[in-house]
Amino acid sequence: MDTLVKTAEPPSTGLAARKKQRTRQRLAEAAAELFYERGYDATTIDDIAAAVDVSPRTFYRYFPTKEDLVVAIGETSIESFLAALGARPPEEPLLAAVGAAVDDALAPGWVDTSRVRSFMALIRDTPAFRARWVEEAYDNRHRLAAVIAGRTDGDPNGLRNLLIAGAISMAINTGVQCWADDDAEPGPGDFVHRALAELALPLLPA
Amino acid sequence: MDTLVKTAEPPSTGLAARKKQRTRQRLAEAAAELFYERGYDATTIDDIAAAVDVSPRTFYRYFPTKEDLVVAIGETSIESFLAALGARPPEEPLLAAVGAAVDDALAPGWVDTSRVRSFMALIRDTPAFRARWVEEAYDNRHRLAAVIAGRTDGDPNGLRNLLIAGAISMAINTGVQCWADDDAEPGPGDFVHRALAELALPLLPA
DNA sequence: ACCCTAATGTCAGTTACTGTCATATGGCAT
DNA sequence: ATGCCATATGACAGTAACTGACATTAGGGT
Repeated sequence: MDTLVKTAEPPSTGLAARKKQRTRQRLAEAAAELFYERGYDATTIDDIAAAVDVSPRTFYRYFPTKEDLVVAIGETSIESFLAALGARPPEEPLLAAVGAAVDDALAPGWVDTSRVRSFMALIRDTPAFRARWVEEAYDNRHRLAAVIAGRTDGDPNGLRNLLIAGAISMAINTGVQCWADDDAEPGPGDFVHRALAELALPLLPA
Repeated sequence: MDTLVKTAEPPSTGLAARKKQRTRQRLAEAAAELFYERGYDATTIDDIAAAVDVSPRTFYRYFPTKEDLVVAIGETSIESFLAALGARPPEEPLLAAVGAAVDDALAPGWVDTSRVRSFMALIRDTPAFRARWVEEAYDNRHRLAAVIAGRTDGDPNGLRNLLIAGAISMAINTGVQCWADDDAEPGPGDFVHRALAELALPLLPA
């Protein structure tokens, strides 16, 4: 009975832990719905909290700021892409693997295409979200660099892989953005592939 | 006497116009001082307005949000760099020209080195500023791409130049950030040159 | 000197966010 | 089952970022 000894960490598999995860997800989803309907500014924290039936104060125990909701809303897309890239055969050239991973992540069962479109439009029209999202992409370079390093046995923290990850991230982002602004295209695949193709040639032949 | 005809635009050279420019600059400088002293959160809009002796409401007639001050404070650095790059001889290879432009922009009379260090520290420690600044760099790719296109007679709006500009922007940013975090180094030159050198080889040999 | 446009000050109101304390709820040992 | 404890939640008050509306002032041309 070492009840006085530190409890270490509460097992994240408990009933309470799952309930917390669920509340967090419900908040993010309710927020997304309201943002898509009325827009960012017209949606108050009170609205979001009321939709999930928690107190506004509780909202801030899950998200540091209103802006940070954009991370929670968009994070499944990023997770899907990284998972898809990790699942590509290692012998595939990096460029082809990235392109295929984008397509895989948009296959049925992963991420809903129309939802991604709404999300990109929301980012485009919401300055606060745009800044936060670009920063998130900037930070996520490290995760992408780690996956890239895993394919080539390279250094996950090397400057080179970080720059490659940054270039890929920019290419994908630019491609998806172009697609979201174009009502005709069914999926972002074409745009992304075109942007990625530009990376095949050396960027800076000194 | 066509006083009824639209006044077109008030000449931006008038006395009032200069006074406005000056007020804007004084607000940005006062804000920078206060941020460096007390930090972002501990500085209120009222403080900044009081330091320049204008009403808080007037502040918002110059800057849409408190966060946007980071753009005004950092913009001289960007202008200096772009001007320096534009002044490099056209026959110089792009990579060398960018490296030299960074050094030029930090030469006496342009940008104060110790001030840049304070600025980078401020960005590092202020989430709201960090996001806004990364977005600003993201948007500024277009201006850099235009300068690059000017050196090579390329398309200023071409995807390729945009990606090159993005890669350069990232390399510089990464280099300067590393320098600001390192108390020993006198200037960011070394770090930036090292980061830029990584771009000489093809990033994605498909 | 006069007018007209635009910048500024004042003020009230909304909303994002935070500290604090009381309450409730799940996890765990008895 | 019962009681204890840590932790999540609710309630409330307070600060500060913004915004709209209106009165006042100050430039700049006639």
